[in-house]
Amino acid sequence: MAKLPTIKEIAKRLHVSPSTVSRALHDHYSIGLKTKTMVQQLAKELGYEPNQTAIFFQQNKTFTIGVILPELSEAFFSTAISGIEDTAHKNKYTVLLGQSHDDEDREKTIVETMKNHRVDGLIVSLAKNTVNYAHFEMLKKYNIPVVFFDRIPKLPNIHYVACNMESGTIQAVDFLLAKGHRIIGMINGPDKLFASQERVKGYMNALHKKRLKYDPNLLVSSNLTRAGTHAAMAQLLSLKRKVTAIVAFNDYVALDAVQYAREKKLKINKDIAFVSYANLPLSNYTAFPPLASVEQFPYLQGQKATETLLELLDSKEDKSSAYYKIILDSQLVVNKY
Amino acid sequence: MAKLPTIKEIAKRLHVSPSTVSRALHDHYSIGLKTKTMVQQLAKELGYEPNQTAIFFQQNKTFTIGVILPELSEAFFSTAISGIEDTAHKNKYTVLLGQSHDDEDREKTIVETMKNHRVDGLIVSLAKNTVNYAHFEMLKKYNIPVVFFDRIPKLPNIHYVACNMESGTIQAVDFLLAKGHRIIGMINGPDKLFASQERVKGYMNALHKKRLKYDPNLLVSSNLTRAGTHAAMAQLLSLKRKVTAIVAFNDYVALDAVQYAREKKLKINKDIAFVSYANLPLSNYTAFPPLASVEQFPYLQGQKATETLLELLDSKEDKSSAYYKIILDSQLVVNKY
DNA sequence: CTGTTAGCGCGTTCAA
DNA sequence: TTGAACGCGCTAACAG
Repeated sequence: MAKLPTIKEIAKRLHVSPSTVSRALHDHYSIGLKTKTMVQQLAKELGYEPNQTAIFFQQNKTFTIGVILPELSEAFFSTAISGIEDTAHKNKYTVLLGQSHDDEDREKTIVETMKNHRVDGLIVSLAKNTVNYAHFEMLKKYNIPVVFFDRIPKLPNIHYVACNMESGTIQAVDFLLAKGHRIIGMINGPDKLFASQERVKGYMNALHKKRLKYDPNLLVSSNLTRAGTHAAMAQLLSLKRKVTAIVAFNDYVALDAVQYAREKKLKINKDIAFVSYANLPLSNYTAFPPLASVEQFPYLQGQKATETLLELLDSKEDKSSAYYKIILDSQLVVNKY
Repeated sequence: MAKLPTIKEIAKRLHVSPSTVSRALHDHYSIGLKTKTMVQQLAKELGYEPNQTAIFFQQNKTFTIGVILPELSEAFFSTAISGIEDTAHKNKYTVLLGQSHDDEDREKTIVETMKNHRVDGLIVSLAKNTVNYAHFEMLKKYNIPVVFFDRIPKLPNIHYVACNMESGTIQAVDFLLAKGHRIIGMINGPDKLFASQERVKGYMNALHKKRLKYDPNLLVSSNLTRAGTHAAMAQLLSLKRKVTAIVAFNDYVALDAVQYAREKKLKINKDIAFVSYANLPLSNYTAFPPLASVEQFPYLQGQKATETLLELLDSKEDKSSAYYKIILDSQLVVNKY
């Protein structure tokens, strides 16, 4: 309960001026050794600690970065935030957290809150249904830089970190081809998703490289519900050409697809093999994990995004109209067992 | 880049005093309608927004609560923080995040950081190996209340929210007994863990209620590694009395145990059934999920913890030496399918 | 109804 | 080597 000591307090006790105390505590060169030690001594005794809120206020800088994510219970994001938080922490920054729960309005109010709290910068992964970006563009006026990652707005002048799905997809198809599969299906996500388009590109690309022709029937899409995935599976399994391997849009899709296949009495990894994109942790716990997963490095993305933001913050007012676009390559990881 | 307008600025333009502006913006009763509307009008035009850091500083209150968790990639904690964040958000508070990664030193520095940032209060789930609580007790001097949840220090005068494992364990054993099982094993965690002790109590209690006698051989413990769990399974399966059901310390243990059982050619849910404590999301994805899970309500715990903290913050300086101890009852949830 | 003054705690001129 | 004075933006006590 005892009030925390302030610089003034120390000054009074020592019969010196507050500025002397301030300087002494900062090891300012122009302070006599005696006074300096005297001040530092008493400061320690009293347990003096600078009032950060005063400093934030006065310096107009909070050493705080705001992080807005859709959903922390998604493994992808909870891993990503570890990367963010660790990097921030390492650089003496602090993380203000907000979840949009994939709701644009909520996202808006969070941006507002963060702006009010005077965060130095923002790291954002968009809510699924955000179509209006005004609440982000407005931040320019306040000179609050934003780095997006993973879910990125379609805007020209932004900083972002993302992971290219095409490379991983190529690797995935290559992997299946190497295993001898020739009829490889793909259960993609909704067509309009950029992530879906990248997957298609990778798929085609891999086939093309091997001079295999592309059969549009092998490309189906799911609305990402279980039912949607089951429907997609039904479509694939009804083809005359027998599909022996499937690239699934993500782990959820893969698990639903596996479930469907098992219901149809197909032997997983014998009659049909799966490859997926990692967003669940326990491939090694589930009985029939995908043979391999395309890894998107969420921790690394978080880390890169934070480093980028910190760079932006350091290069004071640089107004350099350069925009960071960091694109990692996804990578296939073959599951053991 | 244009400097944000301040109260002073508005005052100057309108040839009134800053305090008038301040009051007008706050709808103070003593301000004339004309001036009030005039001020509010210009404020809107100029896009005035109060500088929170100034207010924080002046009010000595930040509307920020610090949250320290071991690991966000644990589903339990990422769900918990949703409860925390949602509740905080609802009450105009903001969440400052820190992960200890189960490291006591890191935990300490985070506490320090949060104190410096002048959080109004703290919500903490302890790092696994934290044995020294000085960094938390010190907070009393700074008048920063702490509410612990789930992982709680052994200290007398603290606020906390926890979940009682005994009730859920009783329900779990009851459930198995009702299914006809008589030889029910338990793979517990390390003996010294409070959580383990509660589980044992529940186990014994359930048997006792049904006047069944307790066989100590049925109670084994795992160090929570896969190997440890396999060893525990080996021990249980080597017994002369054939174990037909097992209560596993948590989902990880359950999955490892299931894996072991399958290796030994046991039919899951036929030869042997499992019940577990929920800490993984996708029981319904894994091929052989536990029949039922003891739910610990992480979201609710986070919510309760936050509500408790906010209450503490509201009851200004109440110094009421009452300590909140909120204990939820865990509850068995039978998995569909 | 409105203006003046003061002060939150700190860093930073400018002067001595 | 030190001190006095000022200002960051805002609220509040005190006058009028």
